[in-house]
Amino acid sequence: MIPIARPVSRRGEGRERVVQAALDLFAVHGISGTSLQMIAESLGVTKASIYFQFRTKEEIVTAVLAPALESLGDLVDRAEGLPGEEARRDAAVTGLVDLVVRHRRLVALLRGDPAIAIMMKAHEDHVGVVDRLGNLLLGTHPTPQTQVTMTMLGGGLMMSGADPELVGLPDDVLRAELLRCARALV
Amino acid sequence: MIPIARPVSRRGEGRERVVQAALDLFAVHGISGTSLQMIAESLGVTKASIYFQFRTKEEIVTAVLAPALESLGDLVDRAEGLPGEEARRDAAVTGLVDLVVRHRRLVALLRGDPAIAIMMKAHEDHVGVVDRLGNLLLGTHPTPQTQVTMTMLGGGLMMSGADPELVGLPDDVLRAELLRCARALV
DNA sequence: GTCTATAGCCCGATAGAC
DNA sequence: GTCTATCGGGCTATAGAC
Repeated sequence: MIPIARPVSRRGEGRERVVQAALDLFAVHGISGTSLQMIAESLGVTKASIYFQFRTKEEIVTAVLAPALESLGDLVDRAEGLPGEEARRDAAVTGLVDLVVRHRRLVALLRGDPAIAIMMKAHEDHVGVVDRLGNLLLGTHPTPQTQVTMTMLGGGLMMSGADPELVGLPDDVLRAELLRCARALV
Repeated sequence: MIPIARPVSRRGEGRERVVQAALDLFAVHGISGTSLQMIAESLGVTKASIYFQFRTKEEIVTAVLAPALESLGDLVDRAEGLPGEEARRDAAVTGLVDLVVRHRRLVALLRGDPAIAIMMKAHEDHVGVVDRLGNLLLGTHPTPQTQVTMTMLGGGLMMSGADPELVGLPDDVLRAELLRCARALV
């Protein structure tokens, strides 16, 4: 958000290394299950070094999730601009499938950890995006049928990013199969 | 495992109170996010009292999950006894839907916490049940299509137990809608 | 069966030298 | 930018009085 005064060394490449290491560990142990100690050790440095790049652990989590949340925001913006409720819903569904495939491990992260839900509520703009996505998928007057269907869809997509059985599947195969399932549901 | 010499007071009713309190807290904060302190406080006692009933936290977790895992074992036993691959798969699917509805909050627990996966691997018998369930659903020669479909199904069912939007739905409505979704998928 | 008290560990985060 | 060292606190788990 705020453009930080350029540090002496090149760009935020130190931050990027931390984010990558954190993502690897989050994917295995979850967010709460990953300590700064573990991140530091996997980089061969100490905890204190990481605190030079990030001021809190939460700042690392938001940095890890940022790309997926940004893509989600773009997707919602795009879908909302379409004319007709069905077209908007279809754009939301196919966009979600695409997002899950592109950010597989990140979505797997959103799956479980209660820490995520707490963190999301702290950033109201993200809550707004999720609500708008809900409107696209469910319409403004949700029925039990649409609610259950969309929970099945969302949950299934999330788990598909997480499932170790599916990591070997190429992106295009996974995308095609997920689309088939999604279309069968809606 | 080892049958403990019967305590002076009636049966394991102290254990049951702990299990109920733990389930309530696990559902909100996750397993790793719930400390013995929190469980003790919600019961109005101290941590040490709980250690009179359970020797470790993991023992509490297994006690909480036991009913659902037992139901799952029964379901797999029953389905495997049927003649014909399709009949077995159908029994597995409908049985799963039923199990999710009956043990909603428990299933929500299985959803997220990586601690669960680690714990499950420690008990090989549970792993065996999951593998047998996989065979029922996927057949012995899984294809990408069946793999993705079953991940969508399993993930969707889990999230349906977890989703706060759906807790207000009566059991029979939820069961009917989940069955409709499941049949649409397979 | 419940209590107080505490051991021993790891956590996130900070201070300050280099 | 990385280090050592440490603080304050929460955690699981145990010891022992009542």
